[in-house]
Amino acid sequence: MAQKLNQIFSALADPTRRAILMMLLEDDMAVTDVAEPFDMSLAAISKNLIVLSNAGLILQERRGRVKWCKLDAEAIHEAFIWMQSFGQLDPMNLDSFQEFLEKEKLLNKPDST
Amino acid sequence: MAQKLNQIFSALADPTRRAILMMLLEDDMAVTDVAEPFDMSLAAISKNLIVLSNAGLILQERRGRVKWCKLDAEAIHEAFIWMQSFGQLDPMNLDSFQEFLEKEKLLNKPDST
DNA sequence: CTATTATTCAACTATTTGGTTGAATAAAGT
DNA sequence: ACTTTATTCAACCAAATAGTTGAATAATAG
Repeated sequence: MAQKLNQIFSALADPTRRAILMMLLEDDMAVTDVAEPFDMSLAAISKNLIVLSNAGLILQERRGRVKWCKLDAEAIHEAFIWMQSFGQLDPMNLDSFQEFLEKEKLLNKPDST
Repeated sequence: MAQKLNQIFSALADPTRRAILMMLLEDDMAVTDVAEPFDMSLAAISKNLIVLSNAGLILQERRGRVKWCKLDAEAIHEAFIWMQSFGQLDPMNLDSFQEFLEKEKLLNKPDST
């Protein structure tokens, strides 16, 4: 668990990896497509994707010669959980965050199984 | 901003530092007291405290020869903000987290200036 | 003034991180 | 079969991290 948090937070500590997560919000992508906007070798991106995958932030599925990357926000959720247990959020402004959640729930309202 | 997030997340990526934050939830502490439960030199703890301080997670105030450490959850808040902008939280279960926030607000309800 | 306590500094070390390059593998396309 | 495309591997490198120790600084106590 502690180990998992180490992986999650250190995965999030890198701006390239955060940017990748943002890109994957838009759509699932192949490794090559993820790499395209970055001024960095493909191999470097490939490694960063593995870091994200080990942290549980993305899933990678190989189909043919293409490896598809998609978000898996499970780990983000775990980070939230930790932050909850930390601090009881006491010193923070809960209200603004809660307002955000309200809005999100309205916007995203899925078929809430 | 990106730089700040790097600092915050990498500060949180270390279990010693997360443990320190948990300790500081209980009470403000002097550096020596923070160090006490750890099997690690005072200098190492001192360094970790500086990392936390640079990330904006704690404040350190020198009074006499003692340096007091206290939480400053501002940076935690920033991390939350990032996580909001990330993903619209879509894939996560918002409800359980929101319930938590409700409870917290009731419990902590300060003199809300 | 001297000793003690609290904290940091400086120099050093081992490990990890985040990148590079060129070769290797693997699946398609022609 | 040959070529191209997608991805990773392996070896390497520079910089950052996280710890160590012993000395230095600074405030308080006697």
